[in-house]
This record gives sequence, C-alpha cells and structure tokens, in this order.
Amino acid sequence: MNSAKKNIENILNTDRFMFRIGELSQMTGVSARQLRYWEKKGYIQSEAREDGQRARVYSFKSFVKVSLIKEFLDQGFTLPAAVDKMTEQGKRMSELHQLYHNAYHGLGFYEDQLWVNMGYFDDEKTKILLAHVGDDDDVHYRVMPEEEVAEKLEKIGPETLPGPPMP
DNA sequence: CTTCTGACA
DNA sequence: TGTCAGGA
Repeated sequence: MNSAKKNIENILNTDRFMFRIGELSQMTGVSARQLRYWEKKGYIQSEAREDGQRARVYSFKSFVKVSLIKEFLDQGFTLPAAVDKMTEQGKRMSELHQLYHNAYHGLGFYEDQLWVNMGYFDDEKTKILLAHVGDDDDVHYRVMPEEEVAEKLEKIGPETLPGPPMP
C-alpha cells in the first residue's frame, strides 16, 4: 500500500481519533469544567475507559457535538437550547452522510484524472458510474463495465466512508 | 505534567 | 463557571 493511499485513509478515518479533555478543551474553546458538567448532565459522553485509566477520552463524534453546542452557545442560546439545536443539526448531518455513503464507493486515478466510484449504474450491476471534476469545475460522468474499472482504475482511497459524524 | 472529584472568600 | 485542594 503506497503512502498516498495511506494518507487519504488516515485523513478520512475519523473513527480512530481520540482526545483527552485538555485537547478537546483547546480545540473547541470549551473549558474542561464545562465538559465535565455537560457530561454529568448527559449532553455529551466520553468513551468508556477499559484500560483502567481514569482520564476521560473523547471520540471525534464528541468533538463535533461539543463544537456545535459551543457554536449555538456563542449565538446566545441557553445550554439546553444549544443541545437541542445540536441534536437537530446532528440528524441533518446523518442524513447527508447517508447520501454520501450511498454515493461513494472509492477513489481512483484513470486517464490522469481523479475519479469517484459512485457504484453500480444499472440494476443488473454490471456497469459502474464514475465521476470527476474537470478543470471547468463541472462534474463529468462515465459509465464503465465493472471489469474494466477493476483493471484500469488505480485505487487510492478506502472503499467506504467512515461512520457518520453524529450518532 | 495532566486529570479527577468535591467544594465555595 | 472559575478555581483551588489533595490525590491518582
């Protein structure tokens, strides 16, 4: 596996990101005191620590949640209201993610272009729909037999996207 | 050095 | 919410 492919997979794989409370605090501008309080209230949660450690560990999803709450707080909403807004926006993000997840089946190079594998084009599942953004900023499509894709498309990214940013 | 819980001049 | 104590 080449390094470019590894890099892309690492960037996309948010599931493995883990932050300690001090890190999350600096990243979001929310104090550690607030993070602990929000957790006690059930607004956010830290990962269960199975390694016997007492220090909290937060996932990328928690980072997204905290960022959203912080945003709404800065807009003047009360904490409970900000949490509600965060939950609502999280649902929209999940719906969008489902769309991306269904449309994305990998990345690859072909004819000096970066293509997105968008999955089967036909119900018989013999042809693949590919798309790329041209220099004109327009999206161009191409339908190609699955076997041809397998031999001509130089894969560089993961086959699937990581889990949704919100539970 | 960082994090944790409990408490409050 | 901030901050300090007293441990882990």
